[in-house]
Amino acid sequence: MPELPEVETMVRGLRPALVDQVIASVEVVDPFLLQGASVEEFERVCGGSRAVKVLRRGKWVVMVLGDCRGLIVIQPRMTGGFRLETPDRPEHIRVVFHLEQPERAIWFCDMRRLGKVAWHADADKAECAFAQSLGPDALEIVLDDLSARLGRTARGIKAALMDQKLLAGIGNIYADEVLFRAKVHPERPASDLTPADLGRIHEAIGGVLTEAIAAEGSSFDAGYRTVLGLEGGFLNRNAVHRRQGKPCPACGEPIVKTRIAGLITRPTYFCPRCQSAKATGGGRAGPSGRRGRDRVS
DNA sequence: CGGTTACCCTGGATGC
DNA sequence: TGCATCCAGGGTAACC
Repeated sequence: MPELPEVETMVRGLRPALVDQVIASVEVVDPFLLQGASVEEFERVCGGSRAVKVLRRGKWVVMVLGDCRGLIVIQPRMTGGFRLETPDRPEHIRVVFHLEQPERAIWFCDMRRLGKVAWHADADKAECAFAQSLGPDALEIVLDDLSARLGRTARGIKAALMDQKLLAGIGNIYADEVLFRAKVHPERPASDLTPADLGRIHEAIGGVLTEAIAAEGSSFDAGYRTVLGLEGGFLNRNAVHRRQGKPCPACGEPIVKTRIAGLITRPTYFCPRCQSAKATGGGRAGPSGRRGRDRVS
């Protein structure tokens, strides 16, 4: 479920509650999610440790423990998320972090149990593993780097944007929204994109993700919530994702839901008029060709 | 190697 | 009403 904006919102919500606090004890309710350590080892090492930092790496949450106690890495995947303790207990609690100072706890919940909770003894080694398995963060990548990386693959642009090794943080919702805003068809081969296309995609990535973080992410059904149990507001202003049959906000054409090569298990939503399968702008838009987007064919 | 598919898991929605 | 089927924000092993 959570993509970059949701995970960033989780991390921002966790920091005030967790950073510089002592984790009195950790309780692994569901060992199924645990990786890299036994329940006993995990509970022993983390119990009594101090959380020094809480970071986001792509769609992963990293808790850095003090006194060289390593780090905890949590992947929410589809339905994972954190909640600060409240009188009402949420369902599907998988790991509990009991805090010492204010008598409080942080719950990690995950309905579908696809999430992962891992402990790494060597923080530096773990950071190197991140560097290998994740590309540059989608919020930080510069245009030249993005263009070079996309230029190296003939895969469809949407599949490429969702490849965490190419670019970290973008998932199904925001890939759809980015490509709509950039007016690029999701199946356009990444290596065929023009400099103008790439410029719009780069700008759309920053714009969409920044707005989504400001809205605290996207919620629907019983899915993602903030650490306070609140819904994110971005899906009130999304253009295409989960809007099949509804009018495109730009041209009124009904939004299409489909499945595309390389992503057959995930739905893709787009506007067939705004996101033409051909190169946009009615011709190749070179560095000198600054023609704006034409609205009609 | 690059690209694609099957599969992990659960609960809610949909269909017969 | 009851039961079967489909579906979902992600990632990775295994395959061609």
